[in-house]
Amino acid sequence: MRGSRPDGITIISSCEAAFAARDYDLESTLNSGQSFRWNKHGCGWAGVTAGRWVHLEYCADGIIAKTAVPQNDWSWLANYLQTQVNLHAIIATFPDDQTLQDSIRDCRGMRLLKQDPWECLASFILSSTKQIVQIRQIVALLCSRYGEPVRTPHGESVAFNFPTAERLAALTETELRACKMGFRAPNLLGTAKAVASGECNLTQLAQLTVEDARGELIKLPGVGEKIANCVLLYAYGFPTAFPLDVWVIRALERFYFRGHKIRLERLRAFSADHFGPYSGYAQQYLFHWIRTGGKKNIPNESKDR
DNA sequence: ACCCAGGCGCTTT
DNA sequence: AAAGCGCATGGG
Repeated sequence: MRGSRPDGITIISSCEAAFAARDYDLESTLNSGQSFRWNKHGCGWAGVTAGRWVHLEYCADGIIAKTAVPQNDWSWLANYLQTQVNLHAIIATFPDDQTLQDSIRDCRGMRLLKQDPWECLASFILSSTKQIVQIRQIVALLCSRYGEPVRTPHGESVAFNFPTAERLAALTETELRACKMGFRAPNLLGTAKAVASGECNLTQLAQLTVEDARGELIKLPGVGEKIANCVLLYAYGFPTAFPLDVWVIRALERFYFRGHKIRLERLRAFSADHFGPYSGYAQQYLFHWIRTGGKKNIPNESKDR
């Protein structure tokens, strides 16, 4: 093992590095609906990000990463995993309410990733009225058909990059529909064309305020408030972007409004006001809690809503 | 056989 | 302004 550096990355070998990260839960981070490209692999997870096949495994107080191709610089992965982010400091800004504390306890160590804007945008266009397992299937099919193959270690199955906007923009709606995405096909195609043509500049959005960036994203076909907020949170890292999907709405109504049906506009105002400067992070814990551990607190749908 | 899924966009009231 | 409804497809 060679020297450890201030960025917390320790080079182990040409294709292997360790990232210091206390309290990092790979399971809930990689497999809870923010990214759709990771698969369980041995004791860890395998996936493709930043054009590279990677295997990740948590051990002791860090993450061991292995690639198929030698790496000189691992910053692409530190950025994706956000290993340098102080999770404890973020959680310390949360309001001291029982629901949030319970949800944090349920999946301690869950992080928000910093994803590629195009992959994130395209994936969430495909997410509407789909279960997470199905989104994963569609994305996998799309990548295997139209993504570039990436190098994998000997003996591993082939892996693919997420197809570029240019590649998808050149397809027909019929070809996209063949990837099982149904009525989402024209939306993905239209957005791919807007991005490929430069009509929408995803790189530039990072320089805007969260409100302005949201306004730009919503212009794209198939992108409303919810999907825009997913992209703002998961790809651009705007910490107050707060995706209000059916599950989070359910959680907010259940735990903060005694099960009453609440208008979307009021839920937006509440979440912006209540959860603080990292409300998007809080949202992720609530989402996970209501869908998994929180289930036992919701024996059945209340009948008064 | 049903019901619903990390919504959006258009139509009706 | 707010509520209703169709949109493809597949898993439980």
